[in-house]
Amino acid sequence: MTGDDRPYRLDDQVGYILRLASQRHASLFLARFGSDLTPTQFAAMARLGEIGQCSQNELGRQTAMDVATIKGVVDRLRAKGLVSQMSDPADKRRSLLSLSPRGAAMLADLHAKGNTVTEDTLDPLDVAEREVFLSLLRKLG
Amino acid sequence: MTGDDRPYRLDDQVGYILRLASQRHASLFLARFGSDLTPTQFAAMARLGEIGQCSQNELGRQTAMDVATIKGVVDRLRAKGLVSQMSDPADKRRSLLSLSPRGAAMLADLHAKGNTVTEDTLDPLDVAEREVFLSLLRKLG
DNA sequence: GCCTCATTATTCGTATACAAATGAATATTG
DNA sequence: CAATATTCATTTGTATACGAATAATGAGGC
Repeated sequence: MTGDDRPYRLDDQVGYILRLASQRHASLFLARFGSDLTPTQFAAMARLGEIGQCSQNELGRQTAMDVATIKGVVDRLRAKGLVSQMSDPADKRRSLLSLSPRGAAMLADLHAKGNTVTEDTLDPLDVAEREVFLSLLRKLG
Repeated sequence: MTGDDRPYRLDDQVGYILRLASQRHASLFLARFGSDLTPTQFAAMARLGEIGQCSQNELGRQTAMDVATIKGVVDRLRAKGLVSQMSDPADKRRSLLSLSPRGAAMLADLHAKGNTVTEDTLDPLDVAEREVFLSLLRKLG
């Protein structure tokens, strides 16, 4: 009797449902932000606004991005003129990143849109459920 | 008084926390499956085991993958000899996919490992919390 | 100072992920 | 049945995402 009679269902796997929720969020994000900024680029800018000037790898750590991933993200943000780079005089390895004036000027609008996307995403839940969900989700982060 | 005094926090955005949880899940998945199979490849195989023979686009829809994404996934599963393809005699556009004998033989083991990854991922939650979390997460999928 | 180790940024390779466009085949509709 | 619309699979381009490797630089121990 080593068999398991319960049918296996992909729909019950947390990884799969997480992917579905992430996809829906990405779709809602795109609807609000258009192709101006991706969720990842948004995260990098928001964090840079929070912590101020820092190195590229540090920004990657603060946004849970691999060194290879954050490089591409920063490259694209610099190409858009939203992030500025200067070399660190105290450490020749580092380049110090900061929001450009244009990037900083966009922050308030980004915050408003970001909050709207979070509300859109949580819309299927009532207020009490949102609290519970975010609390539990945070434990899995 | 149009300003918002509350500080904006990336850590409170559901999209960001979803990404963190997905990252942790991917890491746990990798620990169990090694580089044999990715979560996406696993999902495609599990679903193909559930619904049986179907077209490539149909498998994509059943696993929430874009036509371009499912193509790459199926290509790699075929290269590993886990999925077989034949042309549909009734519709020249379609190619019918099915698990290969080797792929089908792996299913039981995949199910066991898949369940373990789900348990690993939900480990920070107690049994009652898991029920609640999955129920709420499903509403966002 | 010198050796070792850690950190920074970059690069390469692989794998999702999706929008958009294409050609072939099928379905629908007037 | 002929014009239109839809579906299937493929391809291209862009953007994460991460493991692994590398060169340059910095830090610590002796």
